[in-house]
Amino acid sequence: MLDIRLIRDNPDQVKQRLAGRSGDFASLVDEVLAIDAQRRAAETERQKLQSDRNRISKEIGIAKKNGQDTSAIEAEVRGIGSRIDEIGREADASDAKQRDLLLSIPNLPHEACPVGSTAEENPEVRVWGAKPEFAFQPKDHTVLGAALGMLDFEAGVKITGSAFVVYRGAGARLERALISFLLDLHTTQHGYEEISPPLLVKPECLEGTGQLPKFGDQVYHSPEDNLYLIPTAEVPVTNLHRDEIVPLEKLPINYAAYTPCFRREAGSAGLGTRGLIRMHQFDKVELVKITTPETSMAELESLTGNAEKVLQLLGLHYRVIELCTGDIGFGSAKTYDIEVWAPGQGTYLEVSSCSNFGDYQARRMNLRYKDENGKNRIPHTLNGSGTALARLFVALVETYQQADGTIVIPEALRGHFGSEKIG
RNA sequence: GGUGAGGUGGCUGAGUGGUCGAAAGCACAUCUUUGCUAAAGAUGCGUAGCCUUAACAGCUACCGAGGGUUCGAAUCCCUCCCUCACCGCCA
Repeated sequence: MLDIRLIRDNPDQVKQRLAGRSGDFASLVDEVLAIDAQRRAAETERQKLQSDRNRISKEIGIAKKNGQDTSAIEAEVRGIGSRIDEIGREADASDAKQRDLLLSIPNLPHEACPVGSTAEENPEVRVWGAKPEFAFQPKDHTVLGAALGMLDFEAGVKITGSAFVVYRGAGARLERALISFLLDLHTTQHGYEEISPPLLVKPECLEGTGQLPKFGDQVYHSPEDNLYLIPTAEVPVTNLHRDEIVPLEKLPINYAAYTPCFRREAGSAGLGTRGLIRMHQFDKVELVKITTPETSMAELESLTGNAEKVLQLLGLHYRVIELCTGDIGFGSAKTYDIEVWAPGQGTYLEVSSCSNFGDYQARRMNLRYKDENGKNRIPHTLNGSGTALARLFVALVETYQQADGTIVIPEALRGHFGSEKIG
């Protein structure tokens, strides 16, 4: 959520920064400004009336103590009371409306965010490794998965539906090995605290990180309980500190969490993706940071580096791109995507999206920290996948497949997997 | 799920209709004094909003959340949430 004061004081600058995004937000800014003026007028009026009532009510108390008749003055205050109710309803309605509007305005792209309108304009930042060469035609992971008894898509459909999968045998084992490999790496080498959060969260959490109210149709919801299945560990983990004032000494906070992620993918069903590329449920290890504003950009670089390390250790070719203003996520100020090469697909797959949200999420979730002067300030939040599992699985088996149909397990993973090859 | 008890400021804990945003203690900050590995005293010490300002100040709201009664609610009533204890159920 943007700071209403920023919008109030620099509306043109805000509009200009938002103009880099796809979609028109200038009119929303104007709406917010109009409602803000209404809200403040009503609020001022209400507070003046409340002040009057408080004063006169005290006088009544004193007069009654002295045995005086107060019926006339009580009638007067009754009148004030009904006006307070009236103007109060107005003020509350404006306040709610203003909040709704603010929640639906995306974050300002950072000055450092490259300007562009579509994904085609995302600059490539760096490339690691090279596309592996094969002396044979590399197979798709669905073919490998079926042949080695690792992936059972039919079973997923049978028990749940399309875009659900059953991992079995070496597949289930590989998935588990990857999860513990990733967690061990980030907790022992990169200084993150491991978190295992609930997978069901309250709506406030989704509002805090930005999925609600705008993207409610992408999240599974249990109406009886008013709980949502998390679309990413970012939601429960960042909200760990919702409504808190964190002491400065605790920053930066670094969390790593493995969770399954659940996404309805409404509107994108059957979007030409085969196999594991886009599922309603997938595993992911997520990295979350809470930092001071001064250090957040440097922390974004280190967070991205931590995610890249995964691919380097596994020997998987990847590239890092930076999202331009037109392609950046709703709450993000600056984002790097890491894309791993999947030989069987002949394409790069996004396995990580590392973003600095600035104070956008923290303001939504009323997260603050005390600075060195004891002042409450709003910290910056960051997160990135470290990494998504299903696509990492794809890249891994497709990269390390052999001519005989077996899969070699990369050195770094053997301890976790417990053997050198599959098949 | 049932019964009982309870949810007050960073913590402990008073406060059952009126100058209560809230006693007291602890913790913390600054200052003073005496001195020596500390004691005593003074002052300050929540969050947000509004209105203003060079700054201070002022006003309003917040005593788990939301409603209600009242001229006036931390205090009375209703609903919900949470914590603790016991019971029930259960991986």
